[in-house]
Amino acid sequence: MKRVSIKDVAREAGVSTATVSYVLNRHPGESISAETTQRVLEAAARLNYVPNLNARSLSSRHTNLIGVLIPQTEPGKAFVFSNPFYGELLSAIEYTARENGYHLLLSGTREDQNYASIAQNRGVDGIVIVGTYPGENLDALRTIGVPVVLVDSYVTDSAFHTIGIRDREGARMATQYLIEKGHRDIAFVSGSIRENGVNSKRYQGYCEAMQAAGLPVRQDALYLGTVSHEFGQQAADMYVQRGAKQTAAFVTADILAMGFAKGLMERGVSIPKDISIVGFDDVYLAQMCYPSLTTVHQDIAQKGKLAVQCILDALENPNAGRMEHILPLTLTERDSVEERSAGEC
Amino acid sequence: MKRVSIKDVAREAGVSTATVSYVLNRHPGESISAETTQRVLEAAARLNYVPNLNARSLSSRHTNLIGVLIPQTEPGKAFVFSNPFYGELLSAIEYTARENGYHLLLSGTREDQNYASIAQNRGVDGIVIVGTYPGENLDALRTIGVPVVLVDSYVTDSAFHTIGIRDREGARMATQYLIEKGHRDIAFVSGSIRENGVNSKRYQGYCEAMQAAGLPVRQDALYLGTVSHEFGQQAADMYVQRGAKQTAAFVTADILAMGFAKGLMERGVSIPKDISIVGFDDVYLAQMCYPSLTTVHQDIAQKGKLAVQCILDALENPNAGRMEHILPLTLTERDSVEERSAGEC
DNA sequence: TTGAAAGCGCTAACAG
DNA sequence: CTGTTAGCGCTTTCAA
Repeated sequence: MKRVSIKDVAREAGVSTATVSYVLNRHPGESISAETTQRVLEAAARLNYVPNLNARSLSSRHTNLIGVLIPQTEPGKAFVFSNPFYGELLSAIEYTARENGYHLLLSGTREDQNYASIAQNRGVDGIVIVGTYPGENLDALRTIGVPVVLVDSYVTDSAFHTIGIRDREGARMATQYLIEKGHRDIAFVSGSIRENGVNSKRYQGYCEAMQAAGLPVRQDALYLGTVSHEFGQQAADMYVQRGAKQTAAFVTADILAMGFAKGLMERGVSIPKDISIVGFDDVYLAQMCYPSLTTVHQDIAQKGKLAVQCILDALENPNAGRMEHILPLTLTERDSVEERSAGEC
Repeated sequence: MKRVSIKDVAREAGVSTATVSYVLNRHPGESISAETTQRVLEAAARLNYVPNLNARSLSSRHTNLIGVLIPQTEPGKAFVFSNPFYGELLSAIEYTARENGYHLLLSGTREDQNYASIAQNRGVDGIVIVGTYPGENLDALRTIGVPVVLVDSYVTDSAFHTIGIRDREGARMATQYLIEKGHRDIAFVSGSIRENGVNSKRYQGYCEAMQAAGLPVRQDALYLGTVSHEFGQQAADMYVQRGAKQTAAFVTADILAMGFAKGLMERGVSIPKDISIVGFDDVYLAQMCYPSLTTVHQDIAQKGKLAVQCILDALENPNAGRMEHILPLTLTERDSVEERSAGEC
């Protein structure tokens, strides 16, 4: 049960602990005789030696640990992953990290915790933060001296790398598409709009497309709540209650779009016959639901992969400066949109 | 940029490092004068001190880290979380851990890696492993001296705690339900059946229910592949190709059931009119898809919560012996099943 | 090519 | 009530 340490290996092999450390790490340009190497390796194997990375990090100042902070979207809500977007992203992050010899330290975050301290506590080598807003307390992060990459955040700070998409253009693309399909009265369904948040950008894009087409942005076409399936259903309820007449909706998240669609269908509104829907994200669910969702596609896995690679690059090349990745967006057509000829209503 | 250590705090407060450590940890039954406590706390705050948990763990022999190992279901496939079951489970685990002052070390696992070494590397205080099979190399885990809890595994080893459900009975319940609804010819759609795996138990349950009703288990009613949405669609394709005549299907995972349903609907088979479907898990998707899924409900969040609590208990009470939690299963009726009167076919 | 020794930051006896 | 001190397991000068 007693952990075998480098000391035990050293004794077993009849060498010093330093030597063991040398052969185990084999820095370039170091030289240990083949024979000693052999002896040490055998001893380690015989003793079933497993290095203690915590101890290593204490002297080597790196942990091979990447901290992943995911916001607890709704305060008090345990379930961060009700939006599959996070699951998909995390998968990619984990996979890429592991392939490169890193492990993940995963933590949700409550508003009252500051991101920096958990990172410092554990001495992570890099940090991935998903979806923070400007104004959240990120200052401390700047000073802890490890690369930080912000995914889907409009915080602009020369200290942080970013991975993102053009939310505004994606939204414009989606809305435009609906307009091209002959829709004039288009709802905007979204999580709450917070300044410089992803949703506010998407709202801008929606407005731009409407205005460009000479269409009014009506207050009563806005359905704002939380990014959740539940709110999607509530929005559907409101739509029906109000006797709303929008023939299409741009919904800023697939999960929300699915809730909206479900709620509508349950109330006898048919999709896309009565109302067309375009979502955003293209989570894998979008093709699994019924009707499958026409949506703004982004490469979620790539996002996660890049986030990790960004950190690895920064680690390798500490003064390369800030990196900024913008991933492309496309529109994936499925079954939730129907063309509306001019006369119809 | 230089990290401030306990030493700096000690100097600033004019006390020894031990004292600082004492006030910071405040063990029960220790006593430090209010004044010193005050001084130390102020010094720490002034210096912006953040403890280094790695260093702490080196001397205290615990890390406040729980290792979570999730199988990479399909070899080479990056995307562990295509099954939302894992996302939901992980959410609960993360939340419970964090509420108790633990962080999560997350790692997927490839077949060739042994679970024990990563745990030892990082010195985690406990390990949660999701869905391993007997025969996978778990021996090393037995000897590393930290509590291990197996979630959804039929490995029986007195060294490991377990959290699970009665898969066989759940499957029996589902199949029986279909039989009660008047179905005689019932398909079994599932991931591959591996000895003592979850799916094999569910298969047993299916067989039992069929036999108890005097119904034959036909080879051609078995659709076996992987637990994925894709395979669900393939199974649907096979169903249609074969001109199969089953009027119902028990599908061993919701994600699979959704793929199956989608594939069928695309091929003009209507659900539940032409074929009824019962799933398993009750992931949140099950109520979001269309038609919503009648399924065997299990409390996934509770599973994750218990897994963590199990570890905490074991840590607190090291020789309390092996714990085994079996969570209840119920059948949740939604829209994917239709009664079939005797004469119909 | 190898070893001795000084830490990394913190905890935990043991003294005082 | 507080300080001294000896590690925890490992890396890394510096010498030999």
